[in-house]
Amino acid sequence: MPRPRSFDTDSALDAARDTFWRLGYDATTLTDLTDAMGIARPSLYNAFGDKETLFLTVLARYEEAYAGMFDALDAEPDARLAIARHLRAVAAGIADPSYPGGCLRVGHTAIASTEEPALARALAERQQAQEAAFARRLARARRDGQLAADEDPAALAAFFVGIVNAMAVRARVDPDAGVLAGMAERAMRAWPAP
Amino acid sequence: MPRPRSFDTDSALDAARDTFWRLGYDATTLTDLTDAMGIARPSLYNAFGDKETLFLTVLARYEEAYAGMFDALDAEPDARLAIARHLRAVAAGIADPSYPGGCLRVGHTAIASTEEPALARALAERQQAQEAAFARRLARARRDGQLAADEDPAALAAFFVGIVNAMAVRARVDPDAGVLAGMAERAMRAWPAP
DNA sequence: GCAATTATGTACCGAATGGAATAGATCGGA
DNA sequence: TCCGATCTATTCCATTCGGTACATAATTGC
Repeated sequence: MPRPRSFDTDSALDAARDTFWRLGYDATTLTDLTDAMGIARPSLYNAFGDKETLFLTVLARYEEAYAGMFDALDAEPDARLAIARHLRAVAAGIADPSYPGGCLRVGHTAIASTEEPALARALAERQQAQEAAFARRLARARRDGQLAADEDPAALAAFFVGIVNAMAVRARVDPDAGVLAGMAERAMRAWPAP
Repeated sequence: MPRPRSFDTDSALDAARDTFWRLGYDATTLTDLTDAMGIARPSLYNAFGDKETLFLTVLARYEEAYAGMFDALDAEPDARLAIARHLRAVAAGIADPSYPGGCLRVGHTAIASTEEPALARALAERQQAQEAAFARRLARARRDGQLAADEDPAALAAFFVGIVNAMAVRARVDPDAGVLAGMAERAMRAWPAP
């Protein structure tokens, strides 16, 4: 039997997440990470692989934490209400001062480069997955008669995910909960007239 | 009288802009820059200062290039039409395949860190300046009776600038002109009912 | 207690980084 | 023609980067 870990994996990943989130992937050094995680470099490498692999792990875990919000999107029968609640929840979450400003995913997506293909692909996939989840929900709403037949679920999905992204960018500069909530409410005015 | 420059300043700054835009500030090395600009390192340093100063110059020049769009915002008397045109122009511009994807400003703003205060401040100021320009235009629209008295120009401005930012994030992943145009049109549905 | 296995800490590696020192090149004016 | 001034190119520098050997520590099954 092996020697057990002297650190808590979840805590270490939380620390890595906040470091990447605060500084951005490229500006984050292994020293930044090991300092924040409280472990030595070989332990990091042994437990999480190289910097890129660690980031991908952190990103997957970050997104996983918000899976419940997408479950809620499907659980609420009224699509308009479901999306309004989703946007309000995102606005409140992004304004939470206990995290670095903005959004780990959106921040990196907005400047992701094809020179780092694994990162760019992972980030693009998550953007597309969010739009797909919204599009599915909106297609269902159309079948349920909550949306006119000539509405395009994919186009609406791009718009609403765009609002989420917009709140993330805005919050990086000024995490004002009131402004973010206003953006969410304003976006719901674009909901198609019944 | 000094020896004249052997390179064109504007072309060099264009090359620097595209390099920062494509790779992001932190991932861009001086070698990336000098290769793209076609000049040696001391020439870069002599003409543009260090990497941070060069980026600030590039950013200011980038934003200056879009000053005309804000003039047009003020020139059109109908605020709704002015903003709709602005968003359409942004959608078309961001989809232009002759530039790197997304937006130099938004991409960096979304992940800007306070560890690089000069950059973060410059980026934040430009975000705020854009919102202020929109807010001024919307306040004028309210005075002109084009907007209800209980509408908040600042909140509306955050929303519309948010749409611009959202298009920039979306385009970094997939610069689809049709989707971007759809986001712009959809956003205009949130214009307050008269 | 011993062996097998994994984690940790120190110390280090080559490569790449941003930046600068120095010397030579190129110009208009005196 | 030579001077002062600025630009350019080669070369180098100290630091930091991401990543790794290697020896040692800690655990459990036997």
